[in-house]
Amino acid sequence: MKIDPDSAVDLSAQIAKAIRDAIIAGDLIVDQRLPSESELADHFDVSRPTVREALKRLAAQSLIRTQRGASGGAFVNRLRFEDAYAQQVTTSTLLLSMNAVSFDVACEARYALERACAPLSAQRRTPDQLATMRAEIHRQGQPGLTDEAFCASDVTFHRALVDGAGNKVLSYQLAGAVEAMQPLMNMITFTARSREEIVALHTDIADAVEAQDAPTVDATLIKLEAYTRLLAHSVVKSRENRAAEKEHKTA
Amino acid sequence: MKIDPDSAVDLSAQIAKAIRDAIIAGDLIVDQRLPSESELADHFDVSRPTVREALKRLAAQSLIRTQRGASGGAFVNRLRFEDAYAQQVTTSTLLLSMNAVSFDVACEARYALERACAPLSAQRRTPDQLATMRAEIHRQGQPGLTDEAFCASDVTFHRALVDGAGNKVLSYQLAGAVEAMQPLMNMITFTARSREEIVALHTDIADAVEAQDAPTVDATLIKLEAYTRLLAHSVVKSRENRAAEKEHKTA
DNA sequence: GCCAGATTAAATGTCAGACAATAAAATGTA
DNA sequence: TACATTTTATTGTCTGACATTTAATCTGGC
Repeated sequence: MKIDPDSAVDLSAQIAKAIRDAIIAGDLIVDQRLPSESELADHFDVSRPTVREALKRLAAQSLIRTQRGASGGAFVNRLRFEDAYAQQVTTSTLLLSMNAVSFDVACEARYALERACAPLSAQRRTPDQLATMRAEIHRQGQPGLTDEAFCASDVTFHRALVDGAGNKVLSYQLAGAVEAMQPLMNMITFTARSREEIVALHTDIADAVEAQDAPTVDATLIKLEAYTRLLAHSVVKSRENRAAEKEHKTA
Repeated sequence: MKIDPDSAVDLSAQIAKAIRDAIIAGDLIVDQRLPSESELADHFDVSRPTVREALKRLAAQSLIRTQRGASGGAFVNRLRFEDAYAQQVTTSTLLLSMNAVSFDVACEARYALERACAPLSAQRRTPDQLATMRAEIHRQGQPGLTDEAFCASDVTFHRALVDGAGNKVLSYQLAGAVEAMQPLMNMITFTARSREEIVALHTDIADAVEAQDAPTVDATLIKLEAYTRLLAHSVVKSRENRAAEKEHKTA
């Protein structure tokens, strides 16, 4: 592991990269202890604060964990699904909010991915996941629910559907797509009528999953996607109308 | 933005979280300049190195960028698809290598996701993407290609298929799944016969995509998944046999 | 010999102050 | 005005120190 002190790149970034590469290459294995900060500083011929900045970079990616005290130090972290999952949700959320991704594009991606695991869910769903779906449907039918709570319940429902596929890798990959949509969904105001419609579609999905009827799950997801996009468009349209009216008044 | 100096959590972690939350909440917008390190140190009542550690954490997640010199400082970064993409590949790769994810589970996830965007690809593929697919197929047919180069070409081929869907969000989400598989695929040794088979299937896929024949793309991907898993199993089996023989000899 | 408590040592966490490097802005000059 | 120079604000890095935490070790009494 070596770095170039003359490079324009930060030393701490170079050191972080060197260690990260060593982890990816398998030279450092899970739970192995890194040399102490002082030793690393000597090795790379930099000061301790510089080494610390590098270690913090790695800690931010959950690649290492640190422990204080004697026999403490930095250890290669076993990257857990939950950690990776949390990071992915954050990244996906920011990606959507910062890049002018249209609702349609995000929605298309989300439902395409969800439909990918629908057949597996129909095949493998557990009673537990079915119960979650039913519970969320019930919640969504409650009057007086805020739009935000409705969206949150929607996410939980879809998470259950995704987890039903019983494939951790799939769940992880889809987590970002489903959860990152929530802020966008929160922009929609749901009328009693539209909630009713969504609950009906959710019920159809839950029924089909319970009956292990994959084609119906798929078809209903297509309907749900179409309806969601319809709702979003009407929201955009009514906003434009309001803006136009305002324009008219001031003119 | 406040922190708790008595908390057991690192101050730098707390500061990073406070700033990260501000970005996610939209209190800090893209390209906005953060206060200087000294000002942040004053604000949080900590030293500059502590602030710097916090900023490095955020930099590791591509949430901020820094610039030296007068009117320099830390700026909220517009998270680009390429940055997010690179991070996701790293995370996914480590996740698979550290968590004893079976080849079958990873493979199932990958092909489920890929099939999710196959219909869109068949509909929207550009001449450019078709050309990439053809070029990679040609490369895969070349004798003397190392197994690693074959796998790399395989990844490029599938990336082209995914990108064909013309949905950046979808491409981003699938990047991890496809690329993270590469190290696992590299464990397979491809015989001339199996390469021939794969090239044939790839050709079928390219043909079907060109003909905008979504069902055939889907069917061929299913075949390819089955064949890939068959190959992986035979590799595992032959290894077990070798191990058993060795056992027998020493016994 | 064994256990409880005190001590020690090693490591990370934090601080203070300094200097170097950089790049933009302000200033001076032809 | 155009260009060179100086100033200044900011990040990058270093040194050295102290605080805090925790495991290992030592010590004394039973």
